[in-house]
Amino acid sequence: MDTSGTDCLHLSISTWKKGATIYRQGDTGKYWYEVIRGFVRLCHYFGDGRRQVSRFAGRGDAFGFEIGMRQFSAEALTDTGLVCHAPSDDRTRFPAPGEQIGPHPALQRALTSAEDTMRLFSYNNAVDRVAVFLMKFNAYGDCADIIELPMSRQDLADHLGLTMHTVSRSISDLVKRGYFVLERPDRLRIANRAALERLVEFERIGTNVQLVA
Amino acid sequence: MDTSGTDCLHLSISTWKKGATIYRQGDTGKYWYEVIRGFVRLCHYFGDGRRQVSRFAGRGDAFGFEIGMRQFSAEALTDTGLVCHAPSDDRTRFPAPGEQIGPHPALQRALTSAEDTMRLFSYNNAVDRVAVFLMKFNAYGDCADIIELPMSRQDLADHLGLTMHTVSRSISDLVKRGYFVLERPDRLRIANRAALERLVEFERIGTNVQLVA
DNA sequence: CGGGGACTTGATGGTTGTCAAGAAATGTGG
DNA sequence: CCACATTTCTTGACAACCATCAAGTCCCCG
Repeated sequence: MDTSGTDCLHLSISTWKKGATIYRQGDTGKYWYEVIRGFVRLCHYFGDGRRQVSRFAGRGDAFGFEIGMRQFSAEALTDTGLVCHAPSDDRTRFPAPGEQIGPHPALQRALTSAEDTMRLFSYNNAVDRVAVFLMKFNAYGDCADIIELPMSRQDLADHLGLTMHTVSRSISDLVKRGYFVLERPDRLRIANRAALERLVEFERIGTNVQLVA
Repeated sequence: MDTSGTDCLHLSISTWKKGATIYRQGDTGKYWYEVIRGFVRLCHYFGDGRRQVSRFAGRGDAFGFEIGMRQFSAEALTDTGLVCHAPSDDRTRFPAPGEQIGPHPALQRALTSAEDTMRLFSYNNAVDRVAVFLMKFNAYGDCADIIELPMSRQDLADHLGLTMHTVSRSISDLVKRGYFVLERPDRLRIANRAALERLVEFERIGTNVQLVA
C-alpha cells in the first residue's frame, strides 16, 4: 500500500503479528491508532487476575486516546495493520460512509462504541447478551451470513461479563434453537435471521421512545 | 454567577429543575453540555421497557456529543446548572486539576468515564459492584466520608445491571458488615474506609501489570 | 392522620458460576 | 503423514447468587 505522494499527510503504518502486544496498560501513550486490517483486543487487567475486554477494534475503529498512562493493553487478535496518529490529528483515514462532521470523529466513534457495548449489560441473561454481540459483530464480516470470530470464548466472556462456560453454553443454546449453525468453533452461520433480528430489534434507538420524568 | 466580561468567550448557561428532561433520546442534538451544578442521569430506553442508565454526570462532566440523533435521554436528578457548548468548541469550563492537553478534553473524559463504568461489569457479584460504584461516586461529594445519592435504587440498578432489590440488599449487606452506616436511604457514611479501599484497590491502573501474549 | 411512593426484607425458583471430566481442534516431533 | 501432547471448547452436576413475587416498613407530603 503506497501512502506517499497522494497528499501531504504523513502516515505511519505498522503491522503486527497475531498475539503481539501493541502497547501495555501502564505505558505512556503518545499516539492513537486506527485499524486498517485485522482485529485488536483492548483490555484492562486488574491486580487480582480479572480481565476486562473493553472492546474489539476492527477495520475503521480507532483506539488509544488516553493521555499519559494507558488504561488498557492493546493486543493483536489476528495479523493486524494500523495507522498511527499524533494526538492533535483528528482526521480519520476511513470515515464511516455518510458520517457527519463533528469534533474529532475518531474519538467520538470510540465513545459511541463504548456506549454501545455498555448497552449489552442491560440484558440480564447470557443468551441475549451473546446473541446481540454476535449480530453486532457480524457488521465487520464480508459475508452477510457468516460470523468469523477472531477471539476466544474467554475473550468473549471477559467482554460480556460472563464465564467462558456460560458463553459456550449460550452459543450451544442458540445453535440448538436453530438461530445459528456452528461450522467451526470460530465460525458461525446465521440460520434464522428473522428470529435473531427480533432479538436485537430493541437495540435500535429513537424508534421506541417514551416515559415521564 | 457573572460570566460576561471575564473574557471573550460567550457562554450560555441554563438551569433545570429536579426531574426535568434536558433532551430526549431520538431528538436531534445540536450542542454538548457541561455540568456546573447538580447531577444529570443519562439513560437509554429500549422498546421493551428496559432502561440503561449509562452514566451519572456531575460537576465538571460533559455529555451530549452525539452527532445527529441523541442516543440517550438526559434528565436532571437534582436542580442542575449547565453550560451549553457548540459542537466545534472543545474548551471546557472546568478542566480537571492537572489535566494534560489533548484532543477535545471533554469528549475524552466522557470516553474515560464510559470505560470506567464498563469496568464495574468485570465484577460478577452485586455487592462488589455496588461498593465500587459508591466509592467512585464518593469523589463527587464535598465531605470525604459522606456519600449523598441523588439517584434512586432503581437508577442504580439500571446502571449496574441489577435489580432494585439486589441493590437494596447489597447496601444492607455492606451496612451489616460495617462498611457503611445508612444515615438515610440517600445518605451513606463510610465507616470502614480501610476495608472498602481493599475492595476497590484492584481498580487502580498500571500498578499491577502482567501477562504474556 | 392518611395516602402514596420509595425502600427493605422474606421466600422461592431460575440462571449462572464453579468444579470436574471429556471431546474437538491445534501444534509438535518423529 | 501420523501419533502424541497441549490447548481450547463443550458438557454435566451441583452450589451460590440473583431475579421474581409478595409483603411489610419507612418517609414524605398533603
